[in-house]
Amino acid sequence: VARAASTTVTIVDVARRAGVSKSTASRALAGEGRVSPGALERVARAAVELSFVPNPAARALVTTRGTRLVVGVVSPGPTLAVDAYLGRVISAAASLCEPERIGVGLQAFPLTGPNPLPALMSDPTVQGVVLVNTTEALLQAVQPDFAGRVVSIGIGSVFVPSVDVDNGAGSAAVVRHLVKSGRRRIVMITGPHWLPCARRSVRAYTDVVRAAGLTTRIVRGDFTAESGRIATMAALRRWPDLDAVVAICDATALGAIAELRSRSIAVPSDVAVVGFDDIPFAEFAGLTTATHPVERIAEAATRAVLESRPRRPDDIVFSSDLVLRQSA
Amino acid sequence: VARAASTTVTIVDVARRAGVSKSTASRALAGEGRVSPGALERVARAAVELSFVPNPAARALVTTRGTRLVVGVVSPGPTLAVDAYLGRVISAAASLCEPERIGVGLQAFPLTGPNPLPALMSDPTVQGVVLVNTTEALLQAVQPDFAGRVVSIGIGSVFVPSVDVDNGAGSAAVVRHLVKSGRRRIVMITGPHWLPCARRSVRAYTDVVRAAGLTTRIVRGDFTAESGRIATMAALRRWPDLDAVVAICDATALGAIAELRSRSIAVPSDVAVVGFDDIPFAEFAGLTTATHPVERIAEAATRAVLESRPRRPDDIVFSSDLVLRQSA
DNA sequence: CTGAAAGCGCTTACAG
DNA sequence: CTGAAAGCGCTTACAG
Repeated sequence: VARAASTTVTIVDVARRAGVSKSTASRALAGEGRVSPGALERVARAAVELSFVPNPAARALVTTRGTRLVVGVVSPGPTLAVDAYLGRVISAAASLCEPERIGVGLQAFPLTGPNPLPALMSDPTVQGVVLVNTTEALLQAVQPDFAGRVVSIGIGSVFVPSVDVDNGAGSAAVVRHLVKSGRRRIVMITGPHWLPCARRSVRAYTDVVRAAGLTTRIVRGDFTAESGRIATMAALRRWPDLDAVVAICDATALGAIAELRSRSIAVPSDVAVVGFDDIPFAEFAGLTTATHPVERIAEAATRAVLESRPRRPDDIVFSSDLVLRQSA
Repeated sequence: VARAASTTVTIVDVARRAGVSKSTASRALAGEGRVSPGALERVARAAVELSFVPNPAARALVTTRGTRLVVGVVSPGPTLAVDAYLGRVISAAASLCEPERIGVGLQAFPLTGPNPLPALMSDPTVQGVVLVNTTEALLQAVQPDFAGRVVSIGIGSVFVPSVDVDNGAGSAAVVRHLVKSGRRRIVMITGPHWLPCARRSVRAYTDVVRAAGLTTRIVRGDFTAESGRIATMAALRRWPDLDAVVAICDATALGAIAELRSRSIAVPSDVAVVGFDDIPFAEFAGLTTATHPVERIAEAATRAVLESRPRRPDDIVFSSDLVLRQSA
C-alpha cells in the first residue's frame, strides 16, 4: 500500500512522545477511562506540543462521531432556497468546524415527502445535524437516541435543544418603540405561515398593540423585499391612514420603504418603518430594527453538535436588542 | 468493539450482491484496473440498486482523497470577512458535496504570514482546496503535485486552474452602455488594490472610456456600500459635472445611488449608475448591472476538486451579461 | 481477471 | 492502570 508520506501527526506520534501505548494515549485524550495522572499529563502535553488533532476519518470508522456536520434547511419545495441568512449560518459553522477537521454539508429538508433525518443519523460519516427553520412535524422524526446529535436553530422539542434569538422580545421592543413615539395605526407584514419562529413575532406584535389599546392590522409576506413592497401596497389600500409598518425582517422592511418612497410617502415622518434582524445593509439603509446575532447562534448550535453530549443540552436564547436609526 | 448497527450500505454489500469479492467490487467501481465486463456490469448494477456511496472516511485512510473540501478565503487581515458572496460560494459547495458525503470547511488565508496551503494539502482529511480571491503571491505556494486538488475562483496559475466570471467583458458591456447612451464624464469606483480580479474591471473601464475619446476618472472603494457613498462624495467634489458612475460591484453602486439621492441628484437622469454582480437585491433596487453566476462558478470549482484529475483542468470562464434596469 | 491480505488512524473490549 | 489485538470500510500491491 503506497501513499504519499503524510506529514500529519497521528496518535502514535503522541503516544511515542508520551512514552505510552496508543491505547493509553487514546484513553487519556478522551479524558475518560482509567489513566494514571502521570500518563494523562504526559499525553496531554505531547498532544499540545505536536498540535495533534485526531483524524475524524479514522474515528468515524469506529465511533458514532462523523466527519461531517450537516445543516438541514427546511424548505417549502424540494429545492433549497439559499438566502443571505443561510449563507451566514453555514459560513459560521464551516469556520468553527475547520480546526477540528470536520466539514459541513447542506441539505434541503422538504416540508412534504420523506424526512431525510433518519438516514442522516444512521450515516456513520455524519457527526450531527443542525436544523434550520424547522417545523413541529419534522421534529417528530427525532428519536430519543439522536439526542445530542441534533440541534435546532428555531423551535426545539423534548429531544432537540433549540438555539435561537428572542424573536418575541425583539419584535416587542421594536413595536413598543413605535407606540411610544406616538404611532397608532401600526401594520405588521408577516412571514410564511408554516414558519413557527415567524409566529412568535406576530404574537409579540399582537400583544403590544392590544396592550396599547390599538387594533392589529396584519398582511402576509414571505421574507423578501419584493413581498414587503407588495404587502405595503395592499396595506395602504386597506388602511390608507396607516402610520407605521413593522416588517418580519429587514429585507421586507426595505421593500416597504421603497414602496412608500415611490409614492412620496415620507419615512419616518408620514410612516415609520421597522424591521428585524439588523442585517449588514440595515445600517447603511438607516433602518430601525432589532438585532439577530446569526453567527453567534450558528456557532452555539454547531458547538453543541460537535460536542454531542449524551444528554439533551439546555435551550439557548440570544437577546434581541432595539437598534434605533432613521426609519422610525 | 460495539457500535450501533449501521444501516448504511458498504462495499461488501455491493460485492455480495454482485457475487464478487470486495477487491473486484472496488476495482469495478473505480472504473480502472482489470475487471471482466460481466463483473463490471453486475457491480455497477448492484451499486445503483443499493444506492451505494463509498464512505469517504474509510477511503481517506487509504488514498489521497479526503472527507472535506476546504474553501480558502484570502483576507487582508487574519480574521475572515464573511460577506454575501462568500456565503453563496460555500452554500453552493456544501450542497454539491453533500450527496458524496463530503463536507466543506472554511479557512482564512491571510495576505501576510504563513501560507496555510501546504499543511492543508498534506492533511489526509482534505480532498482539496477552492481558493477565493487569491493573489499571485499565494498561488506561488502551489506545488506541481497539488495539481488537480487546488482550484481558484479568480486568477489561476500554471498549476492552478481558474474558474471565474468574465469580469472584463461584463464591465466593458456596462461601460459601453453608458457611452452609447450619451454619458461623457464617467467615474469608476474600484475595489481594493490587492485584488487581481478588480484590476480586470478597471482595465475594461479604461479601455472603453479611452476608445470613446473620454478621460478616465478613478476613485478607490472597497466593495462595500459605504465605500460607494464615500467615493461618490469624493468624486462629486473632484468632478462636479460627472454624469455616470460605474461601480466595481452592486453593493458599491447602491451606496453611490444613496449618496446621489441624498443630494437630490436624480438617478439616472442627472447621473447614471451601473454596478456589477447582479446580486439578488439589484433587481429590487432597479440597478443596471452585469451578471455574475456565483453559484455556477462555485459548482464548477467544487466539481473540479471533487474529481481531482491528475492533470490540470482547463480554465473555465462564465460570461457576464448586461442587465438593463432603471439606474442607467 | 480475481481474491486474500495488509494497512490507513483511530477506539474499545479484553486480559493482564 | 496498561498494552496487545481486533475491527471500522475502504484501496492496492501481491499472488494466483
